[in-house]
Amino acid sequence: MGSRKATLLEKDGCRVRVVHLNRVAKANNDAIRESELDRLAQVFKAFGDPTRLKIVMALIGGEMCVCDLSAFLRLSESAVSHQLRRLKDSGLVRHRRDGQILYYSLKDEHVTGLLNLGLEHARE
Amino acid sequence: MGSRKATLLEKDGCRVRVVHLNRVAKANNDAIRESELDRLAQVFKAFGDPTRLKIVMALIGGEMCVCDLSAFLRLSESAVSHQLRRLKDSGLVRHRRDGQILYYSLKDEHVTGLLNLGLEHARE
DNA sequence: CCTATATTTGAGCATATGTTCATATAATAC
DNA sequence: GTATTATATGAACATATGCTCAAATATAGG
Repeated sequence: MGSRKATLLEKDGCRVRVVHLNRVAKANNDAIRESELDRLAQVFKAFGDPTRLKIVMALIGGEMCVCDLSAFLRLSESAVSHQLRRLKDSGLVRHRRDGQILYYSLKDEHVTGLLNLGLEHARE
Repeated sequence: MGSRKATLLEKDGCRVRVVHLNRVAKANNDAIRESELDRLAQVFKAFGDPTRLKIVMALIGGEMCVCDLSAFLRLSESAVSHQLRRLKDSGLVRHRRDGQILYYSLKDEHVTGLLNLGLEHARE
């Protein structure tokens, strides 16, 4: 089955060196849609920064406002606001308004699950 | 308990606006070590790129060599090699050598778990 | 209305990232 | 030894990222 030393012919006429045609075919077959993949990458990327990670982990303990997070992170409120927007765009966080204050909180329990699984991996 | 409208005095003398002193204190108390946090961020960041994500998802189906991945991704072998190094540094991937060929595979089952959980979140 | 507070927004800038290209290893075959 | 194959590595470059600063909203209170 292992078709070794093959050469794949691309649509554009370029030849591509391939050792296992069947594995490449399987990978192509199993691949998810590009749009879904980009969305997934965006979610992981949102976790992929220490500042945002701190924000998200702090929010596990309950909702917090921008200036609370700013004090916790010892970072400007502007910087926190920028990061919160990114987390919001990635669907990890939401907010509710109470007067002048915006309270940010985690959007769902997947977020906590992802963090815990990530920690498990990081800790070994 | 909700100590609103407080002002935190920093070590450097700067005053920091805080709305909920208790929430900031809790966040500080619950925070994990900086080194552990950076490690965690690195793991998530490794997943946070479409190319690397494609590589990792392809490897769920079994080990593959660099030029297989290159053919699958339609990307130069050099670019693939660079990304594989990043995945290896982040502890997500390992390789074994068979003659001239290096076979890359996922390092543990945490990787698959993280991907599935991430997909669940991305899909809703 | 005006002022203060809480947050957002956009420009600017230094650093990080992802790719390509050329070159360097490493293993195999001759 | 040389040649070939499979991969790694480093420089270069364009783009993305994260922060700061200044200015813009948005809400509340006088």
